[in-house]
Amino acid sequence: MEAMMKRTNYCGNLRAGDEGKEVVLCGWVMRRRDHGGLIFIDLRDREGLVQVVFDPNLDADTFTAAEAARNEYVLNIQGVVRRRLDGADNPNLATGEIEVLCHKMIILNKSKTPPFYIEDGVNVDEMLRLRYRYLDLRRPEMQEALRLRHKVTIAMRHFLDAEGFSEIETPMLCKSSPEGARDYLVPSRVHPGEFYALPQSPQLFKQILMVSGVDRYFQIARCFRDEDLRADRQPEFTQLDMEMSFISEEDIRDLCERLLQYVFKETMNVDVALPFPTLSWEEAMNRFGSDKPDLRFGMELVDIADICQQSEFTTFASVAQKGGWVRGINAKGCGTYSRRTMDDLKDFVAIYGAKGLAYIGVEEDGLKSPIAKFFTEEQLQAICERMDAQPGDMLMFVAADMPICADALGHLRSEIAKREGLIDENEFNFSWVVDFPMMEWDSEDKRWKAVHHPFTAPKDEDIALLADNPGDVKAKAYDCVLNGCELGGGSIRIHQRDVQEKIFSLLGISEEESKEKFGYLLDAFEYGTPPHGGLAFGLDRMIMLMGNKDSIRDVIAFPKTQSATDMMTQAPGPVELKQLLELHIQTIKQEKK
RNA sequence: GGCGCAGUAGCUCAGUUGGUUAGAGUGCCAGCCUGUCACGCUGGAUGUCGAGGGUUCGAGCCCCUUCUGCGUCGCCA
Repeated sequence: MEAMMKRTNYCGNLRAGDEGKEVVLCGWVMRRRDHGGLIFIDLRDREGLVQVVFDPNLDADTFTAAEAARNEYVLNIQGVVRRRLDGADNPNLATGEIEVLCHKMIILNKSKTPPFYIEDGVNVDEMLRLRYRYLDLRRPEMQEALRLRHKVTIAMRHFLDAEGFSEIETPMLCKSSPEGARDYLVPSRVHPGEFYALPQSPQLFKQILMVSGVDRYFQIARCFRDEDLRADRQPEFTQLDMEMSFISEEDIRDLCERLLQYVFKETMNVDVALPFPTLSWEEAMNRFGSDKPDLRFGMELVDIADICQQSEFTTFASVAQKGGWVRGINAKGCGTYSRRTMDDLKDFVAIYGAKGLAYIGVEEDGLKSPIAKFFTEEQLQAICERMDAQPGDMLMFVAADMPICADALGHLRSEIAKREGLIDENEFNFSWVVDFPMMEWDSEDKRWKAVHHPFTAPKDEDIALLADNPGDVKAKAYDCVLNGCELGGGSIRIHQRDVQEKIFSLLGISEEESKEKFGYLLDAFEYGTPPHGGLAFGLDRMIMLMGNKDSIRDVIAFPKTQSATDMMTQAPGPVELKQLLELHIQTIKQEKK
């Protein structure tokens, strides 16, 4: 094969100003248009497309080669940039004013016909895209996503470096811990029957680094959780993990706000206004039914329990009397929703455990509702007033225990906003949710569970409540929310052994177990541990929201499917018996069975 | 673990009440074509109807099982 000519330019970067230049390009055939006596090839590289023209009068061999070229062939061409003929400009292309007249071409490599078009907006089964990920990643929108991700991490590193942070790597082979998500386990060859766990997060290592006096740490850290997947959940994912010593909640939030402002400005030229609005967890739940409320639209929850308590509508009255939630939202202008639509929405809230969805249609000539007959005029009047009901509105209600009612209405609120187009897709709406409860009762396991994680510090003023009312204790924990998604979360940590031991004991972790699993942390706390705290952002989600993608798979180079399979490599896969024997996972005896 | 959607040509899909040889668009291959840019024109080839079983004279279609992908609830300190 002929020697490759050295590239002088990227295809997609050529402009009218390059007219007359002799260039050498390398790229893939995007499309070939063969007119018999004239051939056009759109050549693509990571920067974009340029039209290359082949004229049989210039060089017969080159023309013959161009006739043989097919989609995704890898070409190395030398030619001259020239203005296009009058009227032949292509306004759809960034390079549309010019073209490259080819003098010489080398086919560097051939390609089989790809299983799908390499272009944006393809409608192809995702399974196929993942199987041929190397082709999928050639598409401009995927290239852009990877590039954006790179820019974001670079910007984070710049910002944090300037703020005095050090990036420090922590182990991937860790000790399994009892709390939290299911661990991915790695068998130890040297220690028969023992296992490492891949980190769910670098949490304890970063706390230990604070004990070490590092003062400000960060890491763009891979984390692993062996739980079922979602559009925004992968078994391995990336966090921007941070920890600081001698710091307050407010300082951490301030730093994170400035970090996000810097990153959005540097990478997307988006101006983020500071400070972010801050809601307490209680306020977020009360007003929006969610601990990660989407603040791009209103439609807040309205409490009508007191009105219903005395009503004839026993379904609502009994819930209200038992201290449950009876709340509603006013879907403005949705009074035209059909019976069928309301049935759909009833099924929708049922997903979150709501047994029903009551509604009142507000019309010019009165209220239309299956439940109106159970209420007095005065009660209906009171409900309408409190919910600011106008003709054309649809009032929707759920009555249930607080977690269910909040969850159902919170999701319903978002669903209606989506249906009604109330959401500005170009907005980046940040907020903080603070003062989370420390623990919640797990009725299945019959024990208290940490809402955040067991290393989160309680609010100073609530420490006294720990013994008798753990459910009322608030934590020094905070979540950063973007457009209704949890972008990150953090807390001030416990830095005293006795407090940490008390929390472990409340969570039902025995003294023995806490020593065995977290002994090194407890020990470290006895050697001058500074007060410290931090936060971790979900990098994949952040890029997904920035890139306006529906799934984090679209911002991860090699993601896995819902069953945690890599469609390209076919991981996980079987291993040889020899490996299992070495790892003491299988014995010869078992094999013989 | 539960619920829902999908699987038919390389790709995206249609396929009627169960009925002859399973179609369309696109891609692919061949020929023609000097200004196209989703080039055009002419012709051609291409099927494990995801897999297994069942019902039936007959199954892409009905029933059962199962696999895979996607969404979602549970789960995700």
